[in-house]
Parts: sequence; C-alpha cells; structure tokens
Amino acid sequence: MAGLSKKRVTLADVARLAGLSSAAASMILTGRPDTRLSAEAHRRVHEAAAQLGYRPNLAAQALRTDKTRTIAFISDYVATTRYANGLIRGALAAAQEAGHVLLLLETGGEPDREVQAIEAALDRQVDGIIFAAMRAREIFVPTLPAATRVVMLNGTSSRFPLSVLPDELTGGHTAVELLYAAGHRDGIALIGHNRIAEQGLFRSDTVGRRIAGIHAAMAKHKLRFATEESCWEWEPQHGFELTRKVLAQHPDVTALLCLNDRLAFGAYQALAEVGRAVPGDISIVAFDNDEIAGYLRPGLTTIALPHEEMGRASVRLLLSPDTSGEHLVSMPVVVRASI
Amino acid sequence: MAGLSKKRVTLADVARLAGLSSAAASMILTGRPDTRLSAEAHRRVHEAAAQLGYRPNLAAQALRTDKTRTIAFISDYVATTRYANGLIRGALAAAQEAGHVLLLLETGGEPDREVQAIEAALDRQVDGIIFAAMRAREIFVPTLPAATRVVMLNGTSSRFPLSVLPDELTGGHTAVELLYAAGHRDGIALIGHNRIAEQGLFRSDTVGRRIAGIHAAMAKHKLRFATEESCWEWEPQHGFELTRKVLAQHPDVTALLCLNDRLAFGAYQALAEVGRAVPGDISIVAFDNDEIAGYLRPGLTTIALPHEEMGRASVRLLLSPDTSGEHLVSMPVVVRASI
DNA sequence: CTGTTAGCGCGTTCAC
DNA sequence: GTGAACGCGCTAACAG
Repeated sequence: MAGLSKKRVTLADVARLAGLSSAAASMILTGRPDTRLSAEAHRRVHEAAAQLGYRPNLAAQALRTDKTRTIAFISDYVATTRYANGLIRGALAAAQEAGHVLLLLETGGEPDREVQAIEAALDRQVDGIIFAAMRAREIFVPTLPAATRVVMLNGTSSRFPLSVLPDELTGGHTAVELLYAAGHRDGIALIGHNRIAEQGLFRSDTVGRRIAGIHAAMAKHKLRFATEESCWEWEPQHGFELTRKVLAQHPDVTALLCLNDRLAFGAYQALAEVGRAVPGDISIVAFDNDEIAGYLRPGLTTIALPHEEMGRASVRLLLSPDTSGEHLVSMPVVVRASI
Repeated sequence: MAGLSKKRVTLADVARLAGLSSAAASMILTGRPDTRLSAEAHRRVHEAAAQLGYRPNLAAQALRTDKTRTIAFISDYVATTRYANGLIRGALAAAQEAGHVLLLLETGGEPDREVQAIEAALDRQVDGIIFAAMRAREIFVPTLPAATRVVMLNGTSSRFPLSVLPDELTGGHTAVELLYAAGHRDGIALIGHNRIAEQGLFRSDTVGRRIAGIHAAMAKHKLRFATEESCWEWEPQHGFELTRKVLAQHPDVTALLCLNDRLAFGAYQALAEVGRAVPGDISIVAFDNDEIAGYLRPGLTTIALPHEEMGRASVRLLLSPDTSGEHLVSMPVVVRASI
C-alpha cells in the first residue's frame, strides 16, 4: 500500500472490508473492555486495518474525545540555548514514550505573545501545557480554562501548584562540601554572588536557593568566605574580572566557588594569565554543567543542572493525574579535575 | 468573559447571538470574498464573536479544510544542542509570523522512529514537514503521501528537491580570503581536515563544500598549506593535540585555519601552553560561530553558520508554493580579534 | 450474546 | 441569506 496514496483510509473503509459496521470497527480498534463482539470480528477488523494501513484521523478523534495526545511546551526563550535545550530534549523523550507529541511555542517573555501562545495551544485542544522559564522565576500566566492541566517547569506560579525545579538548596550545599572535603577552609572566594538577584523584582527563586544552600553549608562548618564578589551578569568576562580582582586583593585564596560555569570559564582565563595552576594552586567548583565545563583544561568539576531529567519529569507529571506540589530534581555532581 | 469558562464557545453560539445561521457566521468570519451578505450581518457577527470571545475549534476546521496551521519539525537530534537550537528558533519565529505553530519531533536518526514521527505528524494533519539534519547529509525519508509539502533543512534528499543549506562554498572561500588579506601566505595550517568525511559513507555534503571552497580560494592565490592536519572528530581536545603537533613540527606557521570553533578552542589552549600570542604570533580563523567563539580571549573571528536564518528560510519555503531547488543561506563573517 | 442505527462534536460548503 | 450534508470517529440506545 505504499506510494502516492490519494486519499486517507477511513474507519468506514476498514469496516467495509471487514464486513462490519463502523461502530463495531471503532469499538474493536479502540480496545474497549466491555466489548461484546466476537473474536472473529476482532480478527477481521484488525486484519482489515493492517491491510489498508489504517490510521485514525486525530482531528476527528479529538472532536469527540477532547484528547489530542499533544502537549504544548510554552517557553519564554528558546534563545537561551544552553538552558532550553535539555528541558526540551527531556520533555520530548518522555512525551514520545507516552505516545504524545510536543507543540513548541515561544513567548519572548512578552505577555501578549504569552496570550497568543496559549490561545494557539487551546485552539489545538492540547491535553496540557508546560510553561518553561529559562531563568527560573515567578511566571505570569493569563487566564486559562479551568480544566487545562498545567505544569510549571523551572519556575513557579501561585496560580498553578504543580512545578518542577532543580534542587538548588542541596546543590549549593554540595558544592561547599566538595571544597570542604578537599581540605579548604578559610581560603574560599565566592564568585558571582549577585545581591540584586537575591532580592527585588528579578529575584530568581532557584538562584536564591542555590545561595541559601551555600550559606547554610558554610555556616554548618562555621566557615566564612575570604571574599564574596558580586556582579550583574554571569558571563565569562565577569568571571575573568572578578577573579583578577580576587587574585590581587586576596593572595591567600585557595579555592573559587563560582556560581556558574561561565564565570568559572573566565576564572580559568584569569588564572592562566598569571600562571596559577588549577587545581594545584587554586581549586574551582561551579554550577550548571554547561557544555564548556568539559572543554576546559583541566575539566571543571560542577554541580549539574538536571535539565533533561526536569523536562522528563514535567511531562510525566502532566500526564499523571492527582499530582501537585513542587517536585525537586536533584543536581548531580559532575566530578572532573578542578578540585 | 474571563474566569473558569465551562464549555467552549461555538460557532453556533455566535450565530445565535447574531440572529443568523451558522453558515452565514462561518462565511463572514472566514472572510470569504464572494460573500453576498449584508454589511449589517457582518457587523453583528463580528460583534457577537468578539463579545463571546469566540475562537474556532481547529480540530473541526481541520476536518473540513485539511489545514491545521501546524508544521512538523522533524529532526534527527535535538541533542546536538548548538546546531539544533538556532534552526528551531528561526523556524519558530517564522512560523509564528505566519500564524503557524511547530510540532517538534525527534528521531535519533533511527529509521523506525523516523516512520513513527512522520505518522504522528500525518495523524495530526500537519500542513507540511521540515526534516532537519543536525549533521548535514543525505536524509533517508520513508514513504509519504504525495501531497505532503516537505523541506529538507541542513541536508538533502533525492526524493525531495526543496532544501535549505548554508553556503559553505563561499564560506570556505571567505575564510581563506580573510587570512590572505591579513598578509598570510605560506604559513597557513589547516586544522581538522577530515579526509574520511570527504569521501565514503559519512560524507557530509556541507563539510565537503566548506573544504572545497577553502581549496578553491587557496588555488586562486596559488597558495599551499604549510600542513593539513586530520582528525576524526572536531572537539577541543583534537584541536589541542593537532595544534601542539603543528607547533612542534612547523615552527614557521603564522596562521591556523580551523574547520570549526571547537577545534580553535583547543588551539587556543595549546598556544597558551607554550606562550604564543593570538593574534600577535599566530592568527586563527574558524567556522560556525559557536557560543564559545565569543568567550575566548581574544575573541575568535569565525565564519558563522546562519542557523537561525536557515530555520526561517525553511518555514518560508514550506509555506510558499511553487518553490523548489536548493536554497543557500550565506555565512556571515563574525570579526573578532583573532586575526 | 452479537451487532447495528442514529446522532453528536464543530465548522465548512453546496444547492436552493 | 438558509437548511442540510459532509469530514471522521465515538457512543448511547436499540434489535436480533
């Protein structure tokens, strides 16, 4: 039956070939349990369907059942590559395993595009919506039909209790423990501490927790940072500048706790410039497990953001009824050679 | 009309409120040109639709019209982050501008999953399919209904003439011209030349053209490479090793032409190790404009893969009838500081 | 037991 | 301007 099939094979075609009504064919093919149809009828229908290469028209099916086996994945930015990609990949994999499909939509963080995206999704009768935030934060969600199932991914919303987040508190804790276990005590510098991020409008839930975890672990060991360096953004250039400053002002520093890998990337450059070796002279640990973490020499030990696992979790939660609350996904340690 | 809307607003609701038949309402709302309905009827219908917040049910619409305003984006790997993301982003943007939406599917390059993905797309009556290959190559495409509109993105298929590719030939040419213009003649080393990639099963169309462009430009200026170093993969580690080798064996080399940015990344590390400055001692030019190109110090001058523009082009081509052939998207030079 | 008919879901389109 | 059929599959009610 390959080739240039002119028109779709419909349920009626299958029923006709099987010598039964389309109602019978429908019941058999959808596998209803209470069927009172003969085994022979089952056989004939299945055979006819296979022979014709029948595939139900999902649009017609959706019309009756209100189910499309389609999930909308609405994110603010796909642009921010490194974050979006793992989330999407995980969601895609989990969706496929469940026989579902992903509708990808982007809002750029603009409320009106958010509304458009939601409408586009609802027009297509999606089974549920995943709102993904590239930078974790409180997500603003416009009005939505009450029945729509919603999961917040890497963000939270007071309107929707179901959310998936990285376990940053534990992650922050772990980073400190790694340095502590390696013998570092009073010579640890914190790179990238962003006081602005900790309070105020742009407060990022997950970053706040990361820092809280770090401070809790430091307190537990009765330690203080040799210095805490702040900046507005977390790009390599800032890590470079802050590390330079630390090296100049705090010659006794033995370890750098960088709040993300890109800051650490800049730190490597600053250390190379003055000929300090990693980890011989200075240990470094960071967060995220960016692609670059593995490219650096020596490899950067980092607390990974489990994006893929989070993406998977979001789909699983969406598809399993009667779940709610905040689901934390643990952040694995990726040990390389920088400590 | 906000809040927990119980049931959908249907066309019948609109027609009832407007005091007309649903047929009239349909014609007016779809904006048919030959309508012989009164201006007053138009007004009433539009008003009723606005008042009720009516949105057509796309599933029902699709049933009649066979149009879903949905495009399937089927890629082999979303995993290969750096390549997939720009393509998706561009496609997403162009789709949105055209009032369409993207269905994202992944095949992992496995034929059976490819079939599944295509069926999932066809079940949902997509208006067209974009096949995206992360590593450009001849794409195997299973049987497909004849009418389905298909665009190959970053790859080709003998079965489907419509494809979007980066203009690698010109890009390769340009890279050489950049070095030539900077005064480099006989001291240029080629890093990453993969002879295996040039021939045989894994021949990559676009890489082949990149290399062809490079050789054409060299020939044009009657130049020869000081050395051509091959490797199997193009990761930083390989760039590091090859560059080390070049520095040891060819001390007269003045420029490195790296076949991608990650190789160049490794080259930077090898140069730093022996204290050679970029671009003071050695110039570097590469391809792709990876994220890392901007992180390196000094910034890496590179010939960019125009992923986003390619993604946009693929959607535009899909949506515009009567187009075919190979569409080349030019590769812009991103000038930084490595030459 | 084994199966059928009729009508629905929603929007589009044709004959009148 | 309208009624009715249609696209396709699901389901309640009904018949042998």
